[in-house]
Amino acid sequence: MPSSVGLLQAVADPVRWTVMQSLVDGPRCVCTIQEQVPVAPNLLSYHLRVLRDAGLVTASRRGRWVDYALATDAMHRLRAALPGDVG
Amino acid sequence: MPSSVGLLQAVADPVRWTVMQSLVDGPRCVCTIQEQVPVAPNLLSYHLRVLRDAGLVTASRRGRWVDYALATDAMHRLRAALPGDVG
DNA sequence: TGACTGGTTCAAGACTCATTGAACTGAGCC
DNA sequence: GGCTCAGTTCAATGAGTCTTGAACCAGTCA
Repeated sequence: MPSSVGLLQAVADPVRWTVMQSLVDGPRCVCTIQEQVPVAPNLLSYHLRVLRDAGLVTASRRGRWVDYALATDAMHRLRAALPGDVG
Repeated sequence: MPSSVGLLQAVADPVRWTVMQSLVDGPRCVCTIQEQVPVAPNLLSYHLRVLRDAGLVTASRRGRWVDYALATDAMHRLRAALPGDVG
């Protein structure tokens, strides 16, 4: 359970911000995310791990593929992490 | 006019997050901010400049002192900078 | 089994950015 | 003018983080 600043740091990166943006519409396979975020596979995996460690996304294997989805309350927690918001 | 990611990067730092938090209650002199953010004066000045460059705060000299205040719409722009929020 | 695809992990290099210390500006006061 | 106070700017260091390349795991299919 990262701090408010930790949460914001996780999303304050071009790659990770775009990943989050594409997950807003629903869960996506890594290969689908990669179409919208043109970076090396291992680099994308690194950034996904940062988001996972922050508790903002969750991963689940589906056969050969891995689906990522926004964690429940991810958006609410992000909004609450901004300065000026209570709690 | 920084991008969404740029805005979030500006606030995704412990010092700058605390500064923003203390400015929510109203404008403050640098010396007052320093009481809540115990860092070296020049370091605080550096972080204030980052916030200024991001357009999140504004500075105005009052005699020997400098007052900082949240920019108008700073909070709204921050919320809009989160992924998942429209434009 | 072997080969292939989809993702991850690891170690190392490149780079950004926070931090430090010293020098500087601007305003008020003697 | 000279001094002090409040902040800023500058150059240089150091720590952290992004990126890269290679090696590795899991699952499918022949």
